[in-house]
Amino acid sequence: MIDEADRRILRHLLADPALTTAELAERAGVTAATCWRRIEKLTDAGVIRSRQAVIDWRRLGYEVEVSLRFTLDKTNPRAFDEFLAAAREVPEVIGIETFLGRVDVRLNVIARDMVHYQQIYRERILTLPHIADIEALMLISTIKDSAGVPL
Amino acid sequence: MIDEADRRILRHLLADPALTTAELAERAGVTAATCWRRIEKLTDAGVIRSRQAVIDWRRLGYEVEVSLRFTLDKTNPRAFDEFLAAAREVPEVIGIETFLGRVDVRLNVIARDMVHYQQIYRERILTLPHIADIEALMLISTIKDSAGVPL
DNA sequence: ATGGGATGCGCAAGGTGATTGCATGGCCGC
DNA sequence: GCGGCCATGCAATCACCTTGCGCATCCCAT
Repeated sequence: MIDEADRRILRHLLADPALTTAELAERAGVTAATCWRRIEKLTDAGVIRSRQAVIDWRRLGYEVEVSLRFTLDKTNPRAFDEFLAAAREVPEVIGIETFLGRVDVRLNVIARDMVHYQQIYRERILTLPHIADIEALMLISTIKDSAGVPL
Repeated sequence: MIDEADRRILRHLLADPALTTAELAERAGVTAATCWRRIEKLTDAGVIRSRQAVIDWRRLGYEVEVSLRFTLDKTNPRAFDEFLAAAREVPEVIGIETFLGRVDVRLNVIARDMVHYQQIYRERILTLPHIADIEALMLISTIKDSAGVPL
């Protein structure tokens, strides 16, 4: 059961993930031991799923990031699973999301430049199975503002 | 300059963010001191931007997540900035991305249920400034498979 | 060819942060 | 009113992070 202390911990954790447990505890108004125990419980309960490193792919030479939306061939009941399995095999696919609605799947794809992106698109994306429709949007920036999250 | 040891460190870090520096070092084939120094340099260089806690919003009672795509009124040169500033003020907006193409901005919005989502949509989303077009997709699942990243 | 400087490494030690044991207090049920 | 359970703070211990030192390698200048 999440209470007000948990919410404060989560809020500060999202706002500043680099805080030590002691710093987080001070901001959340509990001791470090309590803070640690509550984070442990939130993690065990699956509220906190993981701590993921956020990579700036541009600094690794991947200047292009594209969001691709797919509508799949609905007549084949295995289209979805086969598409996802194949998409997972593409190294440049760094994110996969599934939806309810007009669009079935979204892939986030990175590439070194537009030439590289064209190559990936032709050789790895268009060859994915069961594609009925596809639309690409080039990502300009990602603005994540966790400080105002509903906690 | 990123070398092969850096790539191994990043690969294992993305694959298993919970590893200690010593565990990561062992898998990357360097000592813990070297591993720690390289991570420090990758962080200072901005390659590693942060370590973000990944929250399962469903476990916090937010059962609904919707991806909203906006086309903005291009005739107003300040439309973009005013829209982004207003979107940031909405607590239920947990992600903001901007694009080049037919769609300008994408917001990720969470809500407790469909009733709550309708309320947020009517009272907070539709009132954002300079909306020319809007499309919603309900997120079913997020599949992040970093193990196959291009490193 | 040689020497010097720079860089990065491993080792080990010191420091910091995380984790745990213990005692205490509060709350709830009987 | 009492006992049990749960969560807490405190302090100690443990684990991990960080840093100093010496060494090796590479590159550049003479």
